[in-house]
Amino acid sequence: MLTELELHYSYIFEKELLEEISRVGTIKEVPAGTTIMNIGQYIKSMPLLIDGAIKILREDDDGDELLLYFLEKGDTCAMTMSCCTGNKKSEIKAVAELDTKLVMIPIDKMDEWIGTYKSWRNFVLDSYHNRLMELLETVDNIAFKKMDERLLKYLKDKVAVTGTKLIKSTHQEIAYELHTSRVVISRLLKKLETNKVLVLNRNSLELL
DNA sequence: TCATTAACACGGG
DNA sequence: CCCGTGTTAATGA
Repeated sequence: MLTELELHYSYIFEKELLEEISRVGTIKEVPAGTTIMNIGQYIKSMPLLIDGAIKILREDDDGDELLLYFLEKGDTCAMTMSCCTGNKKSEIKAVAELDTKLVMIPIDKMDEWIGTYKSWRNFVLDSYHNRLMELLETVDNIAFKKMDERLLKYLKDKVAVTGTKLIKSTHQEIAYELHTSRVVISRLLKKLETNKVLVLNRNSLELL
């Protein structure tokens, strides 16, 4: 496990911390599409992403979803950090976007390390900052941008996260994540296709 | 003006 | 047939 950790975290953490993580952490592998965390669940350990990607969603009372942001390798979940210290329930839903590999760290350790490792403390603070920035960006998108821009950003993010220009989603799935209707997505996608931005297929589409 | 909802036709698997 | 897709008409914000 140590070598996998070093691959993505050696620039951030000192050797002793990496070794300690590999001692107390456990590897968890989840296939794409798995719901890792649901709203209302209690959080018992903190994930560090080794490989893959996770999407973070907010859900309303009716079960309607809204994509907040993606987590990639080297990231961690800021919501977990704010929740687990107080043994609170999760406010968000996390779904594996790709096949994902995580290191799970017991929550009492993450508290302890804030005192003992400066690099850990910085990592935690940086993570908070990064998540907050991403959240602000999505708020901007929702508040100020039109659906066509939101859709384009969504597609570009998806391409960046998955590392392939082929997006395997139906119009309905995209509509759910952007919290709109399929009619709108179909229409906007069609417009993007005529503008030569992408190519439409059944069950998938490809950015150009 | 633009999103939503419902409804319908088309076509591929 | 079922599902994803494209399109339209009605309604509302």
